[in-house]
Amino acid sequence: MPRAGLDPAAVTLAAAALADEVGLHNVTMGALAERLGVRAPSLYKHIDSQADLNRRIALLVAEELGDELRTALQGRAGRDALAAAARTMRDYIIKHPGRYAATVRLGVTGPDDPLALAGARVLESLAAVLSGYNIDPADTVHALRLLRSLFHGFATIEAQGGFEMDTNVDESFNWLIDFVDRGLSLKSQ
Amino acid sequence: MPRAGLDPAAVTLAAAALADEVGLHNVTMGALAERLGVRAPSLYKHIDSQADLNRRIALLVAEELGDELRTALQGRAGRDALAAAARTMRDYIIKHPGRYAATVRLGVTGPDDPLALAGARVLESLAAVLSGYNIDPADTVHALRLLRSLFHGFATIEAQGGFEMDTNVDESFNWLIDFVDRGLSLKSQ
DNA sequence: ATTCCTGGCTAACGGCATTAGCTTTTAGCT
DNA sequence: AGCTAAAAGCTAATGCCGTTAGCCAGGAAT
Repeated sequence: MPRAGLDPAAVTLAAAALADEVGLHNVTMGALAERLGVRAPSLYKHIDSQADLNRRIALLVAEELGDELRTALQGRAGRDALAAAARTMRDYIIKHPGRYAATVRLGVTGPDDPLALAGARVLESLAAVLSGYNIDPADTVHALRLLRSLFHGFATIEAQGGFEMDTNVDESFNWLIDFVDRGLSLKSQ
Repeated sequence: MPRAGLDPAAVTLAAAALADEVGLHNVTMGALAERLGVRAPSLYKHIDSQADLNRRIALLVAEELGDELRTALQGRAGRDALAAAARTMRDYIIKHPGRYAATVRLGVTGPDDPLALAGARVLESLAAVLSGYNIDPADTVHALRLLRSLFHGFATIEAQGGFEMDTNVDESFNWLIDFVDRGLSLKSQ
């Protein structure tokens, strides 16, 4: 029998894809192994544990999100950049709810943790959005937390089907971008 | 031997307390039973399954949060009400991270679902905050979603220890309330 | 060709949620 | 007070899951 030719990256990618399909909590070692044409214990040749796998998925998400943000923000500034960043994050979370869920509830070990570094690069992109707004440097960290909380909150509630009412969610999203843009523009005067 | 005298409410309350102490994912049937002085299978005389238990915890949270919001919003309007609502939600989630986690990832079955009803009462409180702002009725649902996304996002990120930087989180929180207050005031003109 | 690491396998363990079926307590009725 | 029956506890057992131990083959390097 030929070998499966797996490595940690392939396992992580398959797990992320499976999570998007069936939900992160249904990504069992058995199901993942079956999808990879392998038995469950074999996975431990590539990953340490399920917690390690979650961590790797979270790292993948941070890298993917960072890449998409950097791409989307090229040549944009101000309201345009804000809208692009918001849309990019929202689309990503809606498209990849399973892998995004892996980013919740994990502790960062140290400042040189690759996960912390990848997360920092995402934050840098959000900071770049803010740089188009002329904000008091003392307030930048607050504005950053605003964007992060809002994007994360909105997308997770939407991904879990939390917006019950029939009013169009897209419309709310655009209204929200407007609201933040206006507020940040005010602050800069 | 005397009986333990349990009922669904007592089991739910104990589970919620345990979740706050050890995290929701560590609320195992065995651990919960031990805390109640009972064996694990006995719990099934009061609840249907672990999923049912999660649902009951979520319902408890919606009721508790709704009560606290209504209390906190008595006699307040405008910016004062906004700040009170934000603080109430944040304090609750920080104080009860385990039970709050139970509100994530659950499907509402129908419009007469008690969970949906309790959730609607929470939303009513947030709507009451907005009523002090003179907002265009067509925009109310958007503003509601803004508050919900922001409060939920901020509190969950904070509860999971996500704000790494050393800048004071309280300060960011107050800045954020200011930001929303200003924005909503603008809209009302 | 031999050696040896790598990546697969089977078998097994402990923990978990859950079900089946038994026993005992206790509330309600006469 | 005593009887009955439902409610609430128990033990035993099942099946899934994560994980570990230990074995075996395949392919690369000498």
